[in-house]
Amino acid sequence: MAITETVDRILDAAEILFAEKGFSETSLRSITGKAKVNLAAVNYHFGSKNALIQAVFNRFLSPLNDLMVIGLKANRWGEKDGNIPTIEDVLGLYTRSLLKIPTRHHNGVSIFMRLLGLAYTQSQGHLRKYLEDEYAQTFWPFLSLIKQITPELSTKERFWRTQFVLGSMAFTMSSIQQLTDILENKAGSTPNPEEVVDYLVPFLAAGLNAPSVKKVNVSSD
Amino acid sequence: MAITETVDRILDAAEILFAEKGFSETSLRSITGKAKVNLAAVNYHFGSKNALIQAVFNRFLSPLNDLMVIGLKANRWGEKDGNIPTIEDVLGLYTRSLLKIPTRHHNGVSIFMRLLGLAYTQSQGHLRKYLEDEYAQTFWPFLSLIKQITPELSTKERFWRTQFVLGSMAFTMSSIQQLTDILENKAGSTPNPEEVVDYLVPFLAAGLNAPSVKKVNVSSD
DNA sequence: GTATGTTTAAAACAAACGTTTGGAATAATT
DNA sequence: AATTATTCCAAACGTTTGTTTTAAACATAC
Repeated sequence: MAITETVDRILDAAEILFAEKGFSETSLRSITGKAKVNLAAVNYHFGSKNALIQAVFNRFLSPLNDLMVIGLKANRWGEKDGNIPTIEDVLGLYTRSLLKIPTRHHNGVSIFMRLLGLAYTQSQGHLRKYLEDEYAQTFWPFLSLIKQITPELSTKERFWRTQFVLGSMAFTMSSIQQLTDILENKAGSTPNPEEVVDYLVPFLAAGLNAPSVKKVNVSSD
Repeated sequence: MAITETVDRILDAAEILFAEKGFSETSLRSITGKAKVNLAAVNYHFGSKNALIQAVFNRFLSPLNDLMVIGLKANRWGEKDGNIPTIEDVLGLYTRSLLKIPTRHHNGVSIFMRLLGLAYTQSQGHLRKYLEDEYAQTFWPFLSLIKQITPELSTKERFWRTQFVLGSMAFTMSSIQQLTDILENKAGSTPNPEEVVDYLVPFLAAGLNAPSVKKVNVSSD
């Protein structure tokens, strides 16, 4: 066996640097430098830089997947009839699962959320394919619940509203540090991800619960 | 004078490639190759790659700024008392201003939104500083209206809800192409940005109008 | 012990990057 | 037409990138 410490050191350094600078902007030399390991160690253990990026995600996604499964079973939703959760319940379950992911740093969750946001926008091809395979199964029960709760929405509108939710979450979390910096110039507090989530959930819930669009007509002149 | 066509060709190619791949992932050689101009032309006309990135943004932000000013004056909001717009009005004004930006391609708006999303997340330092200076003035009246409409919200909560709105918009538009690809596997239609905006506005309006958070308590066990 | 897998060190690799240069070509001005 | 200013182009510059290689040291297991 011999669980190598080098692998963890590389992953620890990589996830921080990736979150700070992005994937392309982070060199293997800066990672191995921060991790205090040899440059060749990355290619030895992971094979390539792209494989390292995926490994960083995998360390978050695996426990998240487990937490979602556990959370769904703990509550008696899903199969039972008449026991329909509210949207707040579903969003709360998901965000709380996110916050429960065990991490090495106290900023672990925001790092993961930022990485997710980066992955969505930078969209490196290989990462997108990997996430579609790996993340989709984690997301499937979430989408299923949303569908169960909003039966009056058309498939199309539900799809887009779900994307709006994901967009708000990923975007906010991915830039939470920069946004916090801006806010500190006005107020004096330093919000943590948990606090932001408390603001985020009712916002998204109201959006999901909004009445359906029939015919939009916003012509002004 | 002599308005050089080369400058426009470079900008046209650059905005497409930046939107597709990101800033760091797009090389000057691929830009000049697509634009069919010499490699040195970028540094000759713009000075540096970073300056080119800012020039790409400037071509969108200048007309957007004008459109927002015009739109605000056309409607009699803002200064007048008793003539308070709804949130839907404000969001509609903003999104319609976005859609009115004159572009060279039919996908112009989604390209711009994607660039905005990239700028937010990739956060290149120089870009952030540039956008804070240039974009802030465009945004200020928008924020002012939001404040006017939601007087019951605390400054902090209003700030975050505004960020959620921006996040949803930027994120959705920035990945609208990829999302459309996914949707086409289910439905058979090809949504355009205008249609997505029609779904987006009521969603965001409901979120902004959601009752304020007092004390969040979602403990389950 | 020998063998196997891990780590480090140092160096080199080809490829790609942004940027610079000097002269040719073109346009504008006198 | 002659002169000046601007634009363009091919080539090269110096870095940095991810990756590979070779060698030696280290650990663990059989």
